[in-house]
Amino acid sequence: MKEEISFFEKVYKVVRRVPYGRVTTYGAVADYLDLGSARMVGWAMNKSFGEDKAVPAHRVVNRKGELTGRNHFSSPTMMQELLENEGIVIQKNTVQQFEKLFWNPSQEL
DNA sequence: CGTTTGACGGTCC
DNA sequence: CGGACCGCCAAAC
Repeated sequence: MKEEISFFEKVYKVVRRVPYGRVTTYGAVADYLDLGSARMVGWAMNKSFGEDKAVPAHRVVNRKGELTGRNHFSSPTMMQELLENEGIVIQKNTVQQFEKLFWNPSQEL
């Protein structure tokens, strides 16, 4: 069998490795996979909804720790509640203690 | 096959 | 602080 691994499939793999209660950024994943563009990660996440395997897209935020992708979820508040459910504090659409919860694939993987 | 799009990032003002 | 602009690159149209 030939598995044509697209760039976003690699993204899924990394994002699924994000530990519970932790978050990562588009830029970090893009840099780890050497995509060269953080936009590719966001695009991959968009497609992730059509994948059989669930991708914790809610654990991926932009470099400021803002929940920029919340608008693409079932509900704009879905992403925040999912993160809060993992013990992450969200305020003004931003992850509090973001630097502390930041999971860097290049560093921890 | 050219153009547009995008859940980003950085810089500039 | 926020709006404007550019770069980045693959997918969608």
